[in-house]
Amino acid sequence: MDKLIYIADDDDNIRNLLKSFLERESFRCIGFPTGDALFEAYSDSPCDLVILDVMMPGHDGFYILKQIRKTSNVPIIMLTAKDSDADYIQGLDLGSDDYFTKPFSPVKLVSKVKSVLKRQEEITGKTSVKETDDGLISFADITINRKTKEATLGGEPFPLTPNEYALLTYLISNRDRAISRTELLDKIWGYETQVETRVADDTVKRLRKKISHSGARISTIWGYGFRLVMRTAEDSGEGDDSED
Amino acid sequence: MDKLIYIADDDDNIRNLLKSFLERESFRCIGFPTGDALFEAYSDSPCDLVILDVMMPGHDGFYILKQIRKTSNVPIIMLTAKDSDADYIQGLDLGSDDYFTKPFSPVKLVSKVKSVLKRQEEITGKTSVKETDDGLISFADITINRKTKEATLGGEPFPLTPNEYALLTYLISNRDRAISRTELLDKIWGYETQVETRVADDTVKRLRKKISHSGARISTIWGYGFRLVMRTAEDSGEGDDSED
DNA sequence: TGAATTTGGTGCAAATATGCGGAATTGATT
DNA sequence: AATCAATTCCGCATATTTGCACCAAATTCA
Repeated sequence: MDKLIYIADDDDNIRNLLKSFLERESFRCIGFPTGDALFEAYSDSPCDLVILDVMMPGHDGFYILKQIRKTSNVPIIMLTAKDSDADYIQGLDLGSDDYFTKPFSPVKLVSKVKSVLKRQEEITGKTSVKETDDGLISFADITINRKTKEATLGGEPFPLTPNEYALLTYLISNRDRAISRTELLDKIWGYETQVETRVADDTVKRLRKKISHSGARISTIWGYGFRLVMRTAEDSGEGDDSED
Repeated sequence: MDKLIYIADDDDNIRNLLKSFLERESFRCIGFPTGDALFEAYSDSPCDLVILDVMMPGHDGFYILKQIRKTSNVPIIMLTAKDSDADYIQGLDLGSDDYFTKPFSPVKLVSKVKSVLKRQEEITGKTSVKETDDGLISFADITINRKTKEATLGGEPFPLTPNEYALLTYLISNRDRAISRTELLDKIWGYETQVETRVADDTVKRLRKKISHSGARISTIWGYGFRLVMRTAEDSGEGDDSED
């Protein structure tokens, strides 16, 4: 298998228990004491499956679930302490793939993880980028409608020029990796060979300005290209203070 | 190269034209008169790249594309006779890597095939070392994400320059053997560089400094080259006392 | 031990990459 | 023709990386 799993639970014992069981099955696991920490890590580099405890310091598991679902269809398994929570999960369709009520059998959880991942693999093939039937894709508070070729930021219309639209769409569809300048030139401008031009930088520049107030940010991979990432608290605090 | 390419087009002339051009560049090609035949062959034994005509007897290229995408991310290049189809491809983003409108230049198609395959290789990486689906490879407490081109040390971001990144990636991928200076120059600086032999030492030197606090160490093979090894207790005790 | 060779460390300067503002160009519309 | 928006080009400031010179340290071999 060799999949990456993020686990959020404030109980060290449970985290370690899960880790040891999952790692025995050759999953790679990273544990987080809070859902917020997990979400931050996920925003930076997504994983293949998420295990979320409901009751945690900071935001609870339901909140984190919703946050992740804004941008991703990664399988999520919830852990609850109370049966009432389980009812809640079932009642509201929050988009979790399964839930377990504590205390649970680690063996069962592992087999659930396996089956969920297998199903996921069958469906998506391999990509983790979320795209709905309507042709909608989104990242952070930005949504792009492929059919109407329009974008929204936080629900509001978000005007983009054709090049900006193409660039943003490409970045969002490939959120999980860095994209080189040559690839951008190839995909968006259609240049065959490596022409020495900086048009890509120009569009990145303008797009950056436009999304400066959004939850997304275009990070520079020095000597290579760019990558779309979530904007963190530090981002806004440090260099980039834009007010217009 | 030695990559396998499947081509589906009901026009024998085009198939053979493509085959001859691609085989001249030492690709292996298999042609199919219909998309269904190609899909059947692909299901049985996948190839490295697919070229699909849109208009074909039986199911059309779009349908085959979707079929293949259900299970695979293999690069796919579409051939269309009409501009309207091209628009359609662009609009719907069905997951093809590129499209050509007939008539097209075989030379351009070949160069496109090359660049697509190169990119694919870049992303997937090509190591004999265990690698996860996410493109993560690791050694000691260092992890390299080939997709995002970023590294972490003990979970923390670990900034590397392009050369350092390339070197470290190469060392990790070839952890099981010593690597000569000439090999490093070949693989990282390229064959045709007219630089001093010592430039490799320069990057090794800088990388050593950066990983001095990690569980890894670059050992010198005197008169030959280098090799990445685990740092042992003696290592820290003897020469390397790092304090900062 | 001592000379020759190879490797490691410091510092600097050249080369390269990036970001940004503004000018020039293109293209569509009036 | 004039205007406007979008895109590209240009040049500069800045930041980063990289190659190289020079010398010290280590290794080999006689």
